[in-house]
Amino acid sequence: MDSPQVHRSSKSEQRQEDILVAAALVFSAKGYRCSDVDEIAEKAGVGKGTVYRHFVNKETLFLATVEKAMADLSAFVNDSLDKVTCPLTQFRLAMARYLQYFDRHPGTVELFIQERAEFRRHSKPLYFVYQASHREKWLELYRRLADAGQLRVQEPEQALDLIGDLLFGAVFSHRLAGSSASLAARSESMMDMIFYGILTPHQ
Amino acid sequence: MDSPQVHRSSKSEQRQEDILVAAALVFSAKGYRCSDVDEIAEKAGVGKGTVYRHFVNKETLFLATVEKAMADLSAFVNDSLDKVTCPLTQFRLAMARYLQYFDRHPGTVELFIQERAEFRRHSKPLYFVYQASHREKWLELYRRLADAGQLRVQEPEQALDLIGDLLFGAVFSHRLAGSSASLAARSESMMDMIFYGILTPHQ
Amino acid sequence: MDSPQVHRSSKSEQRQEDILVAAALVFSAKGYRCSDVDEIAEKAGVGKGTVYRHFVNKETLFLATVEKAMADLSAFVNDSLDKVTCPLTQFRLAMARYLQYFDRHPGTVELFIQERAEFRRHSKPLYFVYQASHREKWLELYRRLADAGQLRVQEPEQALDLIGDLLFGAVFSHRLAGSSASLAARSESMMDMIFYGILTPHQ
Amino acid sequence: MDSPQVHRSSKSEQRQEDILVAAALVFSAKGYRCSDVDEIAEKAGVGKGTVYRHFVNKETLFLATVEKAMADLSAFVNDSLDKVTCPLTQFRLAMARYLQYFDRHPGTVELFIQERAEFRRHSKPLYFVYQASHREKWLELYRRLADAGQLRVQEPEQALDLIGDLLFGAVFSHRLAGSSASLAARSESMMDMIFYGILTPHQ
DNA sequence: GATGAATGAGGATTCATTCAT
DNA sequence: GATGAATGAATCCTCATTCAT
Repeated sequence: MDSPQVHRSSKSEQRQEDILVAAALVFSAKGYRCSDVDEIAEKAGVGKGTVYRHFVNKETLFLATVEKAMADLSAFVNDSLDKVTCPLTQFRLAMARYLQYFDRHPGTVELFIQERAEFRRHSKPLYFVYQASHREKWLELYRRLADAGQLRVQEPEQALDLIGDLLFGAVFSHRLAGSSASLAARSESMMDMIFYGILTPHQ
Repeated sequence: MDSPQVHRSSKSEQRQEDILVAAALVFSAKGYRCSDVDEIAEKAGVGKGTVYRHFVNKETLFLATVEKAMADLSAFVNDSLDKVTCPLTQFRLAMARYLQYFDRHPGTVELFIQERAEFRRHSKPLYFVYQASHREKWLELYRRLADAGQLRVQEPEQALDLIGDLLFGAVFSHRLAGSSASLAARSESMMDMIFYGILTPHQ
Repeated sequence: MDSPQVHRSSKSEQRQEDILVAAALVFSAKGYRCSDVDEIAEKAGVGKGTVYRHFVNKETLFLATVEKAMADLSAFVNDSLDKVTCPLTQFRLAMARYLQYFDRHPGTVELFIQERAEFRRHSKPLYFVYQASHREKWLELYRRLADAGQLRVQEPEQALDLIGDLLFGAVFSHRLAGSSASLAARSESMMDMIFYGILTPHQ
Repeated sequence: MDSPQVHRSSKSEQRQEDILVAAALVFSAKGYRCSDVDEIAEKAGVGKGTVYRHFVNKETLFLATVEKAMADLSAFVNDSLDKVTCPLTQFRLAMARYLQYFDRHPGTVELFIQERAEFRRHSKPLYFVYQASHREKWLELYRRLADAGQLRVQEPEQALDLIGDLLFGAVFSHRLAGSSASLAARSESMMDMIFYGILTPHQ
């Protein structure tokens, strides 16, 4: 039924994909510096020269790897939101999916760390570039909550930043501290605390 | 009266201190890999050989630099707590000081990032080692809050983790995203949200 | 009447010619090492594989390019001589044409330099191979001059070598020193000096 | 008698000298491209890093090698001239010494060829830079000859260029054609021809 | 003890050549 | 025959570490 031209990527695209997958594996396992292009090539099942045909540099290859990870995360979180309309449900869903993504792809944290560590001068890390690109959409949702009287805090921006920081912190701490537990398991409890606070409200 | 050994650092100790200060500057400015031992030696005003007399290798020097930063942060946060007894005030103070520390020493974030990026295999990063070492003390405080009926959430551990993640996320996001604003300025608002939630409580 | 095989170059011969022309351009512009076979193929309007169908490797291609240049020079100089019979006029003509050739094809100097630089071990450079192949013919002319009492010097061989060295030196110096003036313009003056000397004769 | 400080170069200068000598050997034997820095280092009896301590690049090392050769040649030719005053004798001496130099250091020709072949874009080759730097001095000598009525040709510049081209051509042809005979042996005959011409003067 | 010249292992990158299509 | 994607050998250079002075 499916015509090959439409649904199958060309051989070249497939090669590129293979290389990116191998690169993500190696880079997240060994870090940027300690990863040899040779090893990535071998893991991708291609010659070293082929890697350089598709990506001008080790650096470019790495950045493409991070970009892909970021796009994957972004899609994983955002594609889930279309089916629900209630803003609060969207928040819950997005947070849960975000945590889930890192449970499934723990190496992604390493990629972000490596990007920051090795390419510090290259403008803002892609993680934050993507975050900024979605900011307005999320702010709009917060404003709808505020209009409905559901937001206790005055400034939607502050709530947004808080949740952003919390998620970032949770995911990175989790991975960097070497915890092997599931992040998503903490999802409900985190949401409860962030929504209603950790202290008993003033009577 | 005072014996010199106790109160005056020896020339050697001073040298070591100078090297660590220079190392912190260079490592946080350029990252571990791009920092030359030559440059650190020069900045410390000593010969390269002297650096190697005090630290067996570049790795050890780096780790000592991070260790010192971590000890500084730890002292800056904890030394402030002795004067107050109210647990809640202690929390507030600790969080404020934590954020303040990174406002004053923003390069510290880079050191932690670099440590994780380059020495991933070396057990847990020092940041988390220190965090773990203080965990019991903080948990005790949370339990006192719970006993006093001030804690809304059932599990002190979850509240502790939440705050840990939030602070970590705030500080790292702040630096990594390249924001130049003051972190401490967000302190009050963050505490209000984390204590009482971002949503209006169920009536 | 004319059979196509004789007067029309086959498609393949045309291809080969195109490649040699492109090669001469690229090799003289960039030098042997810095010339990519890719670029020559592109300039010739063929695929890289086609270049390798016609020339077993880059080295062979380069040598064929030099050979062609040498044959061109040789023809340009020698074809002019048939119309005159006076040996002295032949000399004058040959020298003028030699200089003219390099005015028109300055890149040829580069090819000779490159050949020597890169293929030093490959027997004698083609320039000198060609020179040697014409030597006997020129010597014969000198002997006729000597027989006619027109040669001041005793040894025709020495005169021949002198002129050879002079022409070689003039052409190469001219190009290598980056002079943009015309070589042929110096032709008359050079001949006067070499024929009758630069000093006033003894009484 | 001689104090070591004055007559002995420092260890570092000696090292640099050693490297340059080894480089001249290897570069003229194998050409720039085919020479490995490793091999030069080994031949100089130092580690590879030491070569890079003294010369930032392979390129810089090569150019320094050529520069040294050029300075040697220049000194060899010019230092001989102080003892004589007669311009004609100076010419004879200079030409003889020039040819002699290349008899003794035939590899020097290779260095010049290599420089031109590999660094074509780098302004004028050093050979011609040196030549230009001496031009005025030589012209002055020619003018003295002209004033004394010893110069047949009107333009001293043309005579100078002729001799320059001839010497260059003789030396390079000699080496490039692979001749093993002595250049200096041709010295007298060359001078006779260039001074008084190859043809019998008009009655 | 202090110095910095010397060392050499390690790795990214290029490009001539091959060969499946 | 023609093509150009794939290959991998070859090599310059960096920089942590050593050790003679």
